[in-house]
Amino acid sequence: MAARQRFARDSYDDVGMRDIAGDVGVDAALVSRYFGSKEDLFLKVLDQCSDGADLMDGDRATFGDRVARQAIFGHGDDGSLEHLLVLLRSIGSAKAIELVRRSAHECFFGPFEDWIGGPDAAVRARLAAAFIMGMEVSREITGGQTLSPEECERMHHRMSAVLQDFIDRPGLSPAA
Amino acid sequence: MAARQRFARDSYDDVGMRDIAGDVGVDAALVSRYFGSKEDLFLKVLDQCSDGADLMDGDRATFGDRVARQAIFGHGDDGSLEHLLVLLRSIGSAKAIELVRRSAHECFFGPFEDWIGGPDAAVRARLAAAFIMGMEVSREITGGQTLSPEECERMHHRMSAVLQDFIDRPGLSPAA
DNA sequence: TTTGCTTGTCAACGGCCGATGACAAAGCCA
DNA sequence: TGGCTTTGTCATCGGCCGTTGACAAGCAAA
Repeated sequence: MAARQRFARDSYDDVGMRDIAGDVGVDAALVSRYFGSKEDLFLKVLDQCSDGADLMDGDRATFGDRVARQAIFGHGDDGSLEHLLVLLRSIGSAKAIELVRRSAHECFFGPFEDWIGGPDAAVRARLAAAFIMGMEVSREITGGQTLSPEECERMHHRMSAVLQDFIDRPGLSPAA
Repeated sequence: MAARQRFARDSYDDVGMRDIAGDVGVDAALVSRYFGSKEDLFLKVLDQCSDGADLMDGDRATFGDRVARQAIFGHGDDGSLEHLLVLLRSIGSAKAIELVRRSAHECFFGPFEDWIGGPDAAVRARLAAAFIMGMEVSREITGGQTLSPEECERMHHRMSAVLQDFIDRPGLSPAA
C-alpha cells in the first residue's frame, strides 16, 4: 500500500488524500470513496501491522544488537519497524492520537510485553520500547547523522547492551 | 507566554492563532500582527528555551534520578523540560521540523553534549537524550499510565541507573 | 443490443486556517 | 481641545483540505 509509505514519512495531518492518490496515479476522489474516509484509510494502514512489530523475530540473544542496529542506522528496505514509524510520525496529531494509542497498545506494547515475559515484563517492555522509540526520534531530530561511523558503531554497541539487559535481566540494577 | 503552553500540549499544526488568542482573551488578528506570523511566534517560543533544558541544573551525581523522575512521572509545575515537550510535539509537522531541528541542536543536544564532556560525549549525549525523549513519547503513547505506582518506581530505578551510567562512564560496557 | 456494475475523472461544496486592511476606542502629550 | 500612537476588533480574503455527486468509459452477462 502506498498510503503506508506516506504515513511512515509524514504525519497524519501532512498526508493528503491527493498525495496518496498521486502516488498511484489516480484521482483523490477515488481513494476517498474506496476507503470511506481518511481516518478509515489510516486505520487500514495501522491494522496492517506485523503483529509484534518485527522486534520479536530472530534469536532472543541477539535482540539488542539487531534492534539497536535498526534504530540507529535506519530501517532496511524490508520495511521492518515501519509500523512503529507510522505511529511515531502521527504522535503529534490530535486527530490521530487515539488511533495511534490503540494500535500501539494492541500491536506493539502488548505483544512485546508478552514476548519479554518474566517478572516486571511490563516495566521492562516500556523501558526497551522507550529507548527504541527515542532513538528513532533522535535520528529524526538530528537530521542527517553528524556522528562518524566509528561513533555510530560505539553508540550501537552501548545501546545494544542496555537493550539486551532489559530483555535478559528481570531484576533491578546488578550491584545496587 | 500562553503560546508556549499551547505548543507544549499540541503540535504546530494543531495550534491555531485563534486558540492562542482565545487563551489570553484577545482577537487572533492581534496575535498575528504582533508576532508577524505563526512561524515567527513559534520561533519566539523556541528561543525562550532555558539553555541547557533544565537537565544540567543540579548535582551531577543525581542526574539519573532527577531526570528519570521527570520523564516518567511528568513535569512539575515549574515547567521543567517544557522546551523538550514543545520539540517533541511538533516533530511530525513538516512546516515546523526544520525549526525544531535547529532549536534542538542549539538548545538541547549542543549544551547537553558539552555538559557531559569527556570521551565520546556526543555519543553518550545522544544515548541519554534518546532514552529521555523516548520515555516522554512512551508516556504520551500509552496515555494514562496503566502501570502501578510500584512498577513506576521500579521503572524509575532502572532508568535512573542507565541514565547515570551514560553520564558517568565514558567507555563501553563494563564487562565487555 | 441493452442492461448494469466497476473504475475512474471532474468540478464543486463547505470548513478551517493564517493573514490583511479598515476602522474604533483609549491613553498620552502639547 | 486637537493630534498621535498604541491596542484591539471585525469582516474578509485566498488557500488548502476531505468529501460528495454527476457523469463517462470499459466490460461482462442477458
